[in-house]
Amino acid sequence: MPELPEVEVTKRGIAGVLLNHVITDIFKGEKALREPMSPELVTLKGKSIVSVERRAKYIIIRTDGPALIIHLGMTGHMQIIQSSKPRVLHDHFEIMLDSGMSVRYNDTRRFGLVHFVPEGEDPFESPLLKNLGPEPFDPSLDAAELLRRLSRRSCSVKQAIMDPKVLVGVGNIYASETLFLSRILPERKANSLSEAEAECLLKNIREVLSESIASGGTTIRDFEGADGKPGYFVQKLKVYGHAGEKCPVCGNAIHSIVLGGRSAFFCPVCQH
DNA sequence: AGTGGCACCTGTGTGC
DNA sequence: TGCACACAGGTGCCAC
Repeated sequence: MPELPEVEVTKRGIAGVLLNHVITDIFKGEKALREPMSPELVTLKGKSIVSVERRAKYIIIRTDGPALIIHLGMTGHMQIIQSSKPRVLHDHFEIMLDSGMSVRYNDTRRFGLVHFVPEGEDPFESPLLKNLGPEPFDPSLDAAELLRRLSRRSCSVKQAIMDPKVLVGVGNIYASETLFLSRILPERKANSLSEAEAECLLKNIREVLSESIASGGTTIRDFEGADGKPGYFVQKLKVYGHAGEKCPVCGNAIHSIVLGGRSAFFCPVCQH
């Protein structure tokens, strides 16, 4: 689930529950995520939450003491739930609040991350966040700047737009989708794009991501439900996961190839 | 510095 | 039914 829109929707959902509340307890599972969880996480107990932010696909939670950087990996999700409800398989981390509610982190594959940032350190200066490229909605990222960043790359344009050093937030699904909308073949060399193509691509990245955030927003009401699966934007996907089916524009078959170990979906007729 | 390959981990679907 | 295998939304590390 977690591409940028899902992370943004998650951030907005948990922010309402967390902000200005006191952490009464922390649960930390035994198994390591992408890195082992710090024993210092327990020092969050008694602290108040002062902000919940997003950078790339990371969620940053600041308290009046330490901070947290959370990443959902491939299968992570957060659930807003009454603290008294029993935990289930793959619940790895939980913030219990003075309201009787909890934010629980569940991650089947454990590619996610719960990173402790000691009091006094700026989470945005963490190596996890420090060297990230621009946000897709950053006004300073214009077509010329995107083109400049792509022109330094000889890899495929799909791999390039998925590289957080070029820009953040474009995952495997939206890479295929935005390239389809921009009529650019995913295997094109990143440094072969024209300025017009870069402009079109940036416009489509912004449109698709904001549409997904808007449609994902409704799923927040299901957060207390058992699974919390969104599945809304899945219905809007034009090429991703549709190999062999008809292109919604020209009717020819959608193809799939592997680039950098990840599947890419495209229409060989519409895209050049 | 950029690149491709692989590793991390669990679950699900497919084909034999 | 059982089994082997491919594949899945992300990222980091390694050798080149």
